[in-house]
Amino acid sequence: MRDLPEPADLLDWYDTHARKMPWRIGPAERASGHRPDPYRVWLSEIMLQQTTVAAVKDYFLRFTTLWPDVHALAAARDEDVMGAWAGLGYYARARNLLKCARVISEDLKGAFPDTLPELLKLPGIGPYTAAAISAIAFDRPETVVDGNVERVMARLFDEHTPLPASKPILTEHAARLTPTQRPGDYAQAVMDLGATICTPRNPACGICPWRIPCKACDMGTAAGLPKKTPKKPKPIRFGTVYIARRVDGAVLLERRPDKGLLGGMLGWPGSDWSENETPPHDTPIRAEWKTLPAEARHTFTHFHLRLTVKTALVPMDRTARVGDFLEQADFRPSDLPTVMRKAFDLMREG
DNA sequence: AAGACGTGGTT
DNA sequence: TAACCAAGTCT
Repeated sequence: MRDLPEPADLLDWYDTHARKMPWRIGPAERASGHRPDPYRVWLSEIMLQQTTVAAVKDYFLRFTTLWPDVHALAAARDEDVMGAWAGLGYYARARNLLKCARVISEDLKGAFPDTLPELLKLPGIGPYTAAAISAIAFDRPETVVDGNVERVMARLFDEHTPLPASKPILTEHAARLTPTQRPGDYAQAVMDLGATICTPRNPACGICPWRIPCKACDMGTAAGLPKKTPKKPKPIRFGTVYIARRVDGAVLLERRPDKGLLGGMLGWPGSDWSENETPPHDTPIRAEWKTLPAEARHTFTHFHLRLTVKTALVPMDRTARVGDFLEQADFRPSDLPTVMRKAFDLMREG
């Protein structure tokens, strides 16, 4: 009969191997009963959704410098927050981040809820993030289940049912293991284990603190778990964007509608994007358009995009049919979502 | 409830 | 290089 994994063994490992991150507090501080700032926990967890730690770090530092607390963020201008988020992806997160900040600042007087039901009411906070905030910021014994935890549980218990069907089973395993002692540290420890040792490929079972009780390690099946139902192939879509530069250096941009792809972000005016061919469309302003020799290629979650980029230099007095001119001094390419920045970079090169 | 929703790094 | 993957949420 195999022993169940011991949370204490994982916590011991965490005490010596925890990675330093800007949103974490040090072990000494933790030992003296301090908790991390809920605002920073919340912000980091939203940024970390489907996003790597490495990609988040600089954004987190920028956000906390610009907006040190939830009131500052709530008071920010939408376009400043969307611009600061540009490049991180999943832009609904940024829109919900602002909505959530304003609810907490105005309705809750700046106090983050500490319970699951209250947290789940807030925009952008789902089951994972609610548990993470409750556990990490308030040290409550909630169970976090992210991709790391799913993988660790699938291996610990050698679960071969493919995701997402197996999610309830894996969640149940995870809940059974969650300790009442140091639940916040434990939550981060399981995720750190998944990120550094129990990795998707080439798991380092030899140095794993849970090697002994791990059923998949025992069976030699760890590398192939968790199983996942195969994904659908991505279709290719085609479209055209128009980069108009006025003689004074201003550029023609539009603010995309809040719903849908790249919602709330700046972008070059252009056609819709569809499979097989670029849909019929009008140019955003009358000009002598030149087509760049290369197309901008970009891959989204569910399709590949090939963008034809057309450019023109337009005189001062010409009126745009779509979008607004942004003065050169107010235009930062870093405010653009990556696909739009790619189109811009293509123009600079060509 | 299955699909929409970004991006960059790794293999 | 194409596919896979990352601390998910919303509709």
